[in-house]
Amino acid sequence: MRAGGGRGARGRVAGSTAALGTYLARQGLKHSRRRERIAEIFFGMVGHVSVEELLGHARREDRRVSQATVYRTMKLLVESGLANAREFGDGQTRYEVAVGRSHHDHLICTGCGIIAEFADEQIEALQASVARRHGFSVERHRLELYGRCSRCRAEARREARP
Amino acid sequence: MRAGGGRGARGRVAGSTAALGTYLARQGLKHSRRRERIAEIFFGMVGHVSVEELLGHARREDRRVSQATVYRTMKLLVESGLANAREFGDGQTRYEVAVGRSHHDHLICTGCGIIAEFADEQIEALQASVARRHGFSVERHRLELYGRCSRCRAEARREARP
DNA sequence: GGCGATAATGAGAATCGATTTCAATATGGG
DNA sequence: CCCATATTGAAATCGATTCTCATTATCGCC
Repeated sequence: MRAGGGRGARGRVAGSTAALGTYLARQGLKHSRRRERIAEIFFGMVGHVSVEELLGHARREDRRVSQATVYRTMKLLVESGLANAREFGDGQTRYEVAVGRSHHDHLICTGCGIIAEFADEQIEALQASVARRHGFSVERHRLELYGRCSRCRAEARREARP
Repeated sequence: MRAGGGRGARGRVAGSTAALGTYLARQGLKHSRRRERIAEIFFGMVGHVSVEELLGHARREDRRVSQATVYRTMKLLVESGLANAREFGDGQTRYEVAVGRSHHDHLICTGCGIIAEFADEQIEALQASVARRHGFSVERHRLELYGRCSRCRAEARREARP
């Protein structure tokens, strides 16, 4: 099973790395080892990754990696559509792998910071209809729900007990 | 009509300024002329105001106003619930008057930057239901629709014509 | 009306994430 | 292998915001 089929982490990493190569070629950019490694590390990560985290991982392999290169690489990945940039109000941009994923929005726990994802067609449809009513055509949107996850609420209940 | 009834800009400014006084007293803070003028100017403005804009207005009256004071005053207004802070992705925080206004979300034109407001109960209800399904209780949310307003779309059509 | 404790202020320094600069290095086509 | 050119690391810079600190304003009290 492990080395098999098409959609494991290895497959995703390989496919996305190849896609990056295509993008670079099309833009007349060169292909570099550093960039490729940073991209591979990113594609192998799950969740919402900050530059700081990514830099940490990259430096575990080679201490000389500069944060500027990580920033530059992430910018390329976003431009090429292989990553999405997100910002959840803590001032840091976070990136998520875009390949093989469909549109979704986020739920962020204000207690522990955990980030959950959801997609709701009805909300999407209502957004489009609201925009239409105001004469707008929507290009993109941003929807984040901030609250308490069940675990944090349970924790709070436990602490409140006398 | 101008000087009349209860809800004109004058009434809003006076009422909100008084509310700020109450808040300051409750917090054991002092009442200062600078702060009061900045707040009055803010309450008299419409739309989504940046610190830069507010500082410009304040300095028209007295060139010595410091931007630190404007930042500090806006922080107080937000804490007291008299202003809401919003951030539409251009890196600058914008403030809107909160008094006499109910919850709403925003539509932002990516062409001219105009900001429209809307409120949609169905979307709100669906958000709560999505959150519940994920075990979250929502404290607040952030919903912004980015797109083209009708004016900008018309402009684009005109320019595209051969 | 003046005192004294303390909050508010302005100016500039500091912060923080992100970007840019620039000299050194790597890449890839010919 | 060479050259033009893209990429890199380190440090400088950016822009919004916050902080520091010495000076000034406010307010309760006499």
